Amino acid sequence: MTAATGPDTQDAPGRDPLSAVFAALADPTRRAILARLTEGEAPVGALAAPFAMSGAAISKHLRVLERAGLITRGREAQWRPARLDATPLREVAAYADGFRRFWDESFARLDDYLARMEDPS
Amino acid sequence: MTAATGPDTQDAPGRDPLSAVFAALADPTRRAILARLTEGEAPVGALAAPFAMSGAAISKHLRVLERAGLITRGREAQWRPARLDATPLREVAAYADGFRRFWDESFARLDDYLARMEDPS
DNA sequence: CGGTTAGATAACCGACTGGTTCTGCAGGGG
DNA sequence: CCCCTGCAGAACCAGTCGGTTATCTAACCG
Repeated sequence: MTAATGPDTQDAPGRDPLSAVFAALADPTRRAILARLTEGEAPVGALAAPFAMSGAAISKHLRVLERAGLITRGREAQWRPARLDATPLREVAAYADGFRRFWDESFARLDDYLARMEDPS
Repeated sequence: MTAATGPDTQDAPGRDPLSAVFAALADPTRRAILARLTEGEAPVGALAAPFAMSGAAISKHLRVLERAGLITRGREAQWRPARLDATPLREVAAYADGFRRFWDESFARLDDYLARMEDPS
């Protein structure tokens, strides 16, 4: 893919969407931001408060989340409230769910055993 | 930080387990390795074959996956087969599933609307 | 025993990350 | 009108990542 017919807006790290989502989730601060946004949209200041770090850092985190499609940004006077968009998480759930049959190790062994039973070649 | 009360086996990147799992999944090569391991355990060489990169790179990827608890390594003569352990993915699925009510944006708006209806304070 | 195969480890590299501070800018309030 | 608030962006820094090549050990094979 990436037929290169277009100007390729995202250059380096945004390879595929799933990777971007996983990478965005691989940070506790960003997951906490997402958790907070489940209670409703919030401006940067309100998001920065509980994290003991500069607002600029939160801005960066929000940009990562936005690039991953996990949040959308609004405009309300001089505030730019962030709003949760959990649709990418549906694909995350689907991905993880694809491994459901392997969650139980003994079940995986059983599966392997059955495969050998039916096709002993 | 890192209260240093214990010997802290993992230093830098292994902060919390969930972050380690998400970080491990945030790479298409590693996800492809996991996909391949669903067909059964495989030695490093077999895993390296389809990826056009050095075996050392695969070794590193496997170490990341192992640290995330997504694979276990065995010993069979001079081979060190990797075996899928999908139990961490159960937590990933649980995490994503926690956002199920927000997957549909309009449903989230409706939920917000209902909350305001029932508790107008 | 020596050679070959399978893989891990180390040293190194360029790129990206996560944080900082400082500057810039849009917009509301005295 | 000027300034103050709320945030974004740039420059910078240390640390990590993903990849390389080269070196090393472990185990089989003749």
